Amino acid sequence: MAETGKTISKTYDPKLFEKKWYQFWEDNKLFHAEVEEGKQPYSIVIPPPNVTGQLHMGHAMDNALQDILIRWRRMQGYNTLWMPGCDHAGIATQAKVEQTLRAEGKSRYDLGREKFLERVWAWKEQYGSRIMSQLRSLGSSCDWDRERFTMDEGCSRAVREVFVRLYDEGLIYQGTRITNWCPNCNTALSDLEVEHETEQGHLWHIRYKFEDSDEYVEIATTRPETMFGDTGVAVHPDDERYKHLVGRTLILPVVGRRIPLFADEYVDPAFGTGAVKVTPAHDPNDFDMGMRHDLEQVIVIKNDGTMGEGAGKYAGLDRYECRKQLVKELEEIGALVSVEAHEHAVGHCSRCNATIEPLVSKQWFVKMESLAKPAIEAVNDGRIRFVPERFTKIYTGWLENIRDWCISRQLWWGHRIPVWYCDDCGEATASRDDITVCPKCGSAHVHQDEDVLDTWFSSGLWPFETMGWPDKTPELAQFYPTNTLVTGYDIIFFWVARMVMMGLKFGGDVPFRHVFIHGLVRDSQGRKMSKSLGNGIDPVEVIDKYGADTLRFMLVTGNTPGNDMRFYWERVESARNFANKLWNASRFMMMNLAGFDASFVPGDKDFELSDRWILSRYAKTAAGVTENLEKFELGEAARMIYEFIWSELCDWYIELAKARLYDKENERPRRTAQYVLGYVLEHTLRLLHPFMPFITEEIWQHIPHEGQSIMVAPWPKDEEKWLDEAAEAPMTAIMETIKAIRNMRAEVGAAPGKKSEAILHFADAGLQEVFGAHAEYLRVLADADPVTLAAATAAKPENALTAVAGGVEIYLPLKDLIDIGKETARLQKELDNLDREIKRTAAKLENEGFVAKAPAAVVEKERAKKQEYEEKRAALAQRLEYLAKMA
RNA sequence: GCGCUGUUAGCUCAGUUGGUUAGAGUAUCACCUUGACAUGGUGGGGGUCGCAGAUUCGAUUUCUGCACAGCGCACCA
Repeated sequence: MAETGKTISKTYDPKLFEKKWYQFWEDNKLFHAEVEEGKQPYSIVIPPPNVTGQLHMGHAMDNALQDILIRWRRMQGYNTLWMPGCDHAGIATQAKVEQTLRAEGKSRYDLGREKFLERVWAWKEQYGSRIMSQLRSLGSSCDWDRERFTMDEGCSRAVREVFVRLYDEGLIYQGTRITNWCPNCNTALSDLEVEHETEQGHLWHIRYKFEDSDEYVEIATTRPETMFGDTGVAVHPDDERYKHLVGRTLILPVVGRRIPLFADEYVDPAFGTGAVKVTPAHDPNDFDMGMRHDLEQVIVIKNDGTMGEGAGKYAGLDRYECRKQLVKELEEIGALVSVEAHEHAVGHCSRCNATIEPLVSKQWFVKMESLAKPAIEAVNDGRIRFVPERFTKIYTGWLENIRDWCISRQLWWGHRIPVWYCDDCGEATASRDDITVCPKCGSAHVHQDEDVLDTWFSSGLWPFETMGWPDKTPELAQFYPTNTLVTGYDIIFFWVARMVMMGLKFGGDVPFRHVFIHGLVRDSQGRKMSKSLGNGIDPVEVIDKYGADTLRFMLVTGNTPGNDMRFYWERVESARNFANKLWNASRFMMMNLAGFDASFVPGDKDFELSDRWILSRYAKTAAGVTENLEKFELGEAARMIYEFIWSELCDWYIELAKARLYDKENERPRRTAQYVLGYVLEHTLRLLHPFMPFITEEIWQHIPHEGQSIMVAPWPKDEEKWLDEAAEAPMTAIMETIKAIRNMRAEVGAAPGKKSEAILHFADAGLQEVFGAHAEYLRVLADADPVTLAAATAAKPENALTAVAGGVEIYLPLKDLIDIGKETARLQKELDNLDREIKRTAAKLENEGFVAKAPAAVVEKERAKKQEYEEKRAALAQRLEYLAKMA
């Protein structure tokens, strides 16, 4: 046992101990998990933050939640593993490094691939550890010995293994298709990386003349510049306006190309003019129609967003400049019919916000259908559960309509696609190991695919690649599937769904049992925190100013799972105040440990009412906290501890224990109070530890305890032995009486601390006896002295303030302070309230339907309520009568 | 267009199978520096639970519709 009775600083100052305890935990390997056969595992893999990132509020919340779960399960005795690591974040990291190059006036092409990658690795070494150390300052109990990186050797091996297996199965294929292209990042993107925003645009109506007459067809388009690539005009086959014209040939204005007018079901006759220009090379729908009708693909926009050769004199112009000039020309030649305002969705690059261009290019894709099916089933049959459940639908909805995943990126930073091409025979080979000789023709002229994989390809393997897969490791055997995945709703598709698919396909099982989804941390106005808005709050700043415990507590309380939260400094302060309250309550105990004897255990007779009450309240709290943690209601669990510590332990028990603790004469009562306070505080600290690891450790080490660290102290269970309704009921009556007396005294302005008599009348003799034994409680907490007790049948005191609470009639003979007018008004108001309630309960009880159909217990409750109100009312009415006589 | 979420005190939010006079934090008002804590204590004021229906003995809670706010998905040129 550590030294006891040592005091701590007067106010809570987390700077004095947070670093110290983290170091202590880490030095003692308390975060580390070894595989232990037969021990129940509990594991979480961290959502790997980007290497170049730094901790933001979202990370802080995400990791606080994970740490709470991990610490709680660890205390429960599970073999817990929290796997940490970070993500290479291909496009994001590359963009960052290119930005530093630009500052030097260079581009990645100036350096060349190899040199550029050296730069990125150097960057990774420099910044990669920053966020990990920030996670430490938050208190995250990750197993740092196992830290991983998505591009480390093991992960890279897993990536190649998965790629080759999918390739061999035909689930990865290469195709020339229309894909989302970011002209700014210069790479293809998956559908998920495109964000659609509705924009105010225009609908240009243009007439295309027939080759052999002066008739024309009017088309409508939002992107006139693509007309250089038009190879047809489509109408709906049933459209009476155009039916007779199908099959004829049109002349593309400006360009002069002959293009067919054809019919296709895709066309919506109700939109625009019912005739649509078809540009197979630059629109996904037109691409499909082009395939159906065997149209030529004419590429007119280049990868960098400028117009290509096909645009004639506009070649070389940016596509928007071209649009401007082209529209003018169309107008001049009389081809432009009209322009109307039109709102439409435009795709933007999620990284750089540039407008996405659908371009035809050769990319690698993963066939998703067969992978998605088992992933849907795993959720439908309950092998994976989303918390809150509503996210299930979002997940399955996406998977049910999934399209093939474009996994190749025209970047350099990432896992290079493990496919080699033979320069001589053209053979493409996917391989786990680098290839130097073509396996088909033996040629040594081979080269690897230039592209890298989408970052999420490797993140999708995270739960098993970090545990040694493809080898059959003991870690995989013990910790896979993991138990809980904690993440924000914003990456359900990007990450969660892909992990499930990959986990089922390669890990042999679901990657996790529960997906615990949380919301975003927003600013005080409800806006997303962002760099560009400059409204982000740096969690490191909050930790510096208020401590990690405060930040954690604030982040997990005051909202419900899956919902967004607003950040307010007031809420941070509120959490800090709670820490300070706990700090001082603990300090109080440390100051009152004189003569503490760890071997002293009170007998039943030693416990007084307040002891039995607080122990019973504690037992309920312990059970409630555990129950809420099991339901992932972490905020509710934290709130219960807060309530218990502040409103019960501090407000009532500590105040009532003071008499015994200060009394040096009577050792046994003092030791009993020490025992109870010690027991309750020490156990409550354990309940709070997952939420506020630092302050609980600091206090715990200063009070009587057993063991090395609170983080491995057993989680409280089987505390029902303390439940004591026979103590709670009278204690509650006493508390209500005290509140009523305080209330009356405050209203008449009685001087605090100045004792005054209280006369109490009881209908229940048992209750009267308990009050008699604990008159001291009323003296200490309500300044009631002397306390006079009598049966309800006794004559009522005259000239006194009156209230009825908890089955007790209360009279305060504060002669000098009573203002008859005010007192009458006060009582009248209370009486009116009661009348209203009596009327309500009476109406209920007179309702035959209620009496007949409501559960007996509810009816009984209602009767008791009515009776209570009536008794209360009678006492007040009597009192009012008396006051009326006085006036 | 489809879907999801929210609408409860001035502000931010709880309210767990329908049933105490709907709660907390914060703000606000009054009083109090008493030997854990003024980052505190005590007491007070403040809400027709978005609107309209339905089910029910009974609805903040279940259902339907509507309004407003936010978000997600979506190939309508």
